[in-house]
Amino acid sequence: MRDQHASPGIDIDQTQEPKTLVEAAYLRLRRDIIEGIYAPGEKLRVEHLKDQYEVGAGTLREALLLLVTDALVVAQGQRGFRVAPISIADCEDISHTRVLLETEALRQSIARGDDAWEAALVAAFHRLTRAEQKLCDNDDSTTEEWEKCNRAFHEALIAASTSRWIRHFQQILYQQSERYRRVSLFRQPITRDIHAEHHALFDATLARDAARASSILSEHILRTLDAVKRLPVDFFSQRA
Amino acid sequence: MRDQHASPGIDIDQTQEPKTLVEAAYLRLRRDIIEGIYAPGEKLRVEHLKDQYEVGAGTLREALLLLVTDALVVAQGQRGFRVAPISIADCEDISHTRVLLETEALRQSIARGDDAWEAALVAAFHRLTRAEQKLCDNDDSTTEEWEKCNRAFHEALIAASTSRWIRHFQQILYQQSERYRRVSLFRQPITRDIHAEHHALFDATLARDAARASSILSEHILRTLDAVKRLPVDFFSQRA
DNA sequence: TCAATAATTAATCTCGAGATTTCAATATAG
DNA sequence: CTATATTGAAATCTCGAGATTAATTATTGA
Repeated sequence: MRDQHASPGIDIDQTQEPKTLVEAAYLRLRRDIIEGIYAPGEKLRVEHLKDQYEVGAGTLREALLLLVTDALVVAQGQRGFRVAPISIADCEDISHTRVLLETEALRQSIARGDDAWEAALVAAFHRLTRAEQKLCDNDDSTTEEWEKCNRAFHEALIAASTSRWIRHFQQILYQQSERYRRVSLFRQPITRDIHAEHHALFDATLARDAARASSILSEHILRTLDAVKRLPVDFFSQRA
Repeated sequence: MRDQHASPGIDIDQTQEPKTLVEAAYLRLRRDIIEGIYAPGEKLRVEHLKDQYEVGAGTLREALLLLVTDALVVAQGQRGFRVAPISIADCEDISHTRVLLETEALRQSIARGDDAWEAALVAAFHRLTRAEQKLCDNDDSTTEEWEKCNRAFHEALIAASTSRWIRHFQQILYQQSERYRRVSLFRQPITRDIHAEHHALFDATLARDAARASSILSEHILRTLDAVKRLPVDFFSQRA
């Protein structure tokens, strides 16, 4: 159901098809939660969802349990499941912790990254550039494509890090921040020049300038936080 | 089944009794894995374990899924569950990541901790001191008691941290390091003066000396890593 | 003797139904 | 009118059996 490799390597193998109904339901549910189809704090009733996703009750429960690992769902004994709530305080926490982890991982990558890492990073940046060019033209359809490229780029940056655990935690936090990024982009499309930030980050990393790269990455992450802070406060009212 | 509070607050409420069979099986299984009753890498067969723990197969599967969240169990689709493997490289990773997270959290605690935090810390240190005094006399029976006090002390240190996420990740890593600490303590009981380290850490923290406290905490964590490194290499051979 | 294939065994994955608990609406007393 | 208690419905938790898949052993051919 999940990749066995290494203690913190509890990531689903995204490339190949889901091998089990639990995994399939997990992937669909995760996408729907991140996309906001189920509101933060909303109750997730197994009886209704099992029909929605066309699986048995036990299967759906297991998918929900898998989402607890990602902290996208919270479970209480005898009181079922809920979508994990969101708040400005949580977004601040996520952003600052991401800065701590990703800058450290980036320093490790820059120190120990080999040619293969550089090549993969160049490829990821190229794909991201293309996606961001398309993003200027169309609006909706390519957003999901850009999200994948953005994620791949950030992962490629720290791929040469020596710490599996940091990368594991980074993936969880990145996924969390994706929820906030969506509501932020929806309300105030894009004001800043994200591609310029990515380009500067890419250049500094390839130049092996750890200090500058870390600094740019920090500001890059915190700028997204600022965008969320500018949202109206009632945006974070949770649904029962 | 789990405490609902906050996104990363996916920790079981340890204080009160388990409210569900899944939670009870989870707690028992977790203890048995950390204590090494099931060897790292060992296959966990649901059919056998359901009799051992006297629950249904589905219930035990859910408990296993919960342990995936703690990275104590790894799951592969259609190929069942295994105890997460251990290795020297993994222990190094855990230790260094703990240093990164716990020193940051400790700095936050020292900066923002109030009187209540200080009081709780003093209490935790007192209990730890008592447990370590008992540890000098007896050997086996009080080890588990000491583990609880040690954990409580480390959590009390960072309890005033502003970051729920760091505390969440710290709990996972601490639990992981507990597995290594057990095998380490079993082979070479205690050579260094752990209590002196705890005392110095406690004093520096109460003195609000963030730099010194972080430094002591770093060395404290890395010393445990050194003990694991001194173990014979064949200790990490995994069982099929 | 070794490799490849086929049959057997075992374990996992999946589903539906029953027991227990929680939640909500209604009724009743102060 | 408010607060408490009661009743009913909904949802969760749990279990056992059947279907699907992986691992093991045995067999056959080179």
